Amino acid sequence: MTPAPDFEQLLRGAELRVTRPRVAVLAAVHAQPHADTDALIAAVRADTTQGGDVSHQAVYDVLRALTTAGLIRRIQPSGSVARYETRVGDNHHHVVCRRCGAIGDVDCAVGEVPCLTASADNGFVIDEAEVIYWGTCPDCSTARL
Amino acid sequence: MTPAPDFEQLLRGAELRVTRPRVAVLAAVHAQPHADTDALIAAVRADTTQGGDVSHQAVYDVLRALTTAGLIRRIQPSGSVARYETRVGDNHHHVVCRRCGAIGDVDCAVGEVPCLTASADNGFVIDEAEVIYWGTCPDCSTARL
DNA sequence: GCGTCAGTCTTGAATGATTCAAGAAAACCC
DNA sequence: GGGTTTTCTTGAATCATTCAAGACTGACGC
Repeated sequence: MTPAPDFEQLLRGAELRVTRPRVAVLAAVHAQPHADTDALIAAVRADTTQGGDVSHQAVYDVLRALTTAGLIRRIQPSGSVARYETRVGDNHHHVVCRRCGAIGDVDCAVGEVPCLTASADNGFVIDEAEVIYWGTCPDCSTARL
Repeated sequence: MTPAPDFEQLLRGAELRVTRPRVAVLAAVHAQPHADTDALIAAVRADTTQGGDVSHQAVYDVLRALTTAGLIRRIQPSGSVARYETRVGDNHHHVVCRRCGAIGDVDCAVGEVPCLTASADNGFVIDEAEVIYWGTCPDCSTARL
């Protein structure tokens, strides 16, 4: 795991107020990539560096604020709840296990900005390409039924 | 739009029982690509070729059965409800408007099976690559605020 | 340090897509 | 046509996420 950055600086840099819930959520997302909201709420509440009671509503608010600010990225494969990660701006993608829902990071196979130019864009102005690889994770492959 | 195929044959070919709700749902998905479940329920109920009362539960069941059988494909961009389409097996992708949620089809830019080989697959056995292009549709681009 | 203001958090309830359950009905096979 | 299995109907439940109203607190200027 990359060393924990200065979350407070990150927040200030994004012109966001620095509050305990925000620092805690940011730290939780950084510590547990691909965690869902429930796990993040639990992590924030277990964070001893602060009071320990943060409403789930605040976590939702913070996650949305951070996502909008571009500090975290929201991913939501079909059939899964929303998950968040702090790796942003490096154009990586995800593999999702069809069986257990596990998520892994995958660096782009093609190059810097893969597939970002669609052959026929229907007039859409495309600003991002999101790739999800569907498959089976090692554990589920081994435990093949 | 491609001419309506023989839905009954399709069902039989997939080893699924042929029932009115199934034919109606399959026809509805074919007639309205990228429709959500609500729209499909409405379309099925408006289908005069049958009684007219199909429970939403049946539609959900049928959609799942058809998806499992590979006759239709389920797509669900983040923040959107589930949508379905009959184009399967041709490896095309989608553009989604960030503002209004409109979905368009995009043929693969790279070739037959684009990006399907991830650079580092973490041991995952990948069987499908799903690409979603995020951007702004022509209408929303024009009506830029 | 202190007051002010706007943005945030808390509490509590509501929304809405999707799923679960149990029994009735229909399709397929012979 | 009869029997069996799958599928459909009805009705209720679940659960992530959002909405709303008021209390709180961080940031900034004096």
